[in-house]
Amino acid sequence: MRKSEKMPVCSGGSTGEYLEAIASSLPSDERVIELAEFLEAFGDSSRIKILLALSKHELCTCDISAITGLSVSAVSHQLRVLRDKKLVKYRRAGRNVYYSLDDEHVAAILDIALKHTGEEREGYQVHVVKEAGSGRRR
Amino acid sequence: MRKSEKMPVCSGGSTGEYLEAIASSLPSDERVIELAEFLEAFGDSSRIKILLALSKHELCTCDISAITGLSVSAVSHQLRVLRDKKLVKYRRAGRNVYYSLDDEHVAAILDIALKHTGEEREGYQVHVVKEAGSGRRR
DNA sequence: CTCATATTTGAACAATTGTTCAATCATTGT
DNA sequence: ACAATGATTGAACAATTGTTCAAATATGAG
Repeated sequence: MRKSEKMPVCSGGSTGEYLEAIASSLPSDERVIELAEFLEAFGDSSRIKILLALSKHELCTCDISAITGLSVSAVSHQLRVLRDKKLVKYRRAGRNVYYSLDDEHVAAILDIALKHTGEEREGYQVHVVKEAGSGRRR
Repeated sequence: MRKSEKMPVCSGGSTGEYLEAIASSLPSDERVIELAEFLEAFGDSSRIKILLALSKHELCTCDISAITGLSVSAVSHQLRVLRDKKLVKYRRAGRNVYYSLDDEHVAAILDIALKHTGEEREGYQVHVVKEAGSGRRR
């Protein structure tokens, strides 16, 4: 099934108008891809470590390697990804290249993710399976 | 190079104490992995589309399929990822299963990402290669 | 220039990813 | 019970990922 004119819609779902409205409110495919590529860059332990370190202080490649315990080569490869996806910026100073977070958005996302994964630790949180609109989590 | 006791540190980098301080401020490996797995779930166009749609309204699997133009099976597979990584919650109502964003954090991250990729459109933004602290982007 | 240091790059590899298709499960209505 | 609808699952596949290793590049010092 691939983007046909009229999708078969389940009878139990929301009304067709509703769907139409939501569908047309979505950003363009290019925009969605751009979003996904930006956020994808956060999706790896090595890169998260690098970003968390950079959230504390500007650092050169080799310092990052020392801090994270990753090889210099691995760090450099990941920094290229982070540069390409616009998560970090850099400046050269002599032999060293210093990296820092691109802007406040990157730190903000790290913060939110830290918060999201931090709360609801332990406890057998089962993640809502309740009726109608009464659902109030936690 | 794999997590050895003392890392060789570049002479030009920050002082060793600084590095030590930053290194010990990083979350545990388990925590970092948890963070990465959560954020990784945002890193795909199909999942971004699903999340953006859910940010407007609670929706059942088949509605999401209609809105995004993805096959029901593809949507279901991705919803499982989003459920496992705690980005969405769900409730069953008769034959339908309705999904919604897990909490405000998920929408917040989408918003920030939208903002980050939205600004600095066009123009030949070269991403700062300036000296010292004088750098002011845009 | 040559040497040493810092960083980047490319090829190779195993591992993981997202989709499709077919089969299955779950729920409701008859 | 059966049929119909909505949703999930598993196997298969091409495509992409992150690491390592070796080689290359860039800068500064002698």
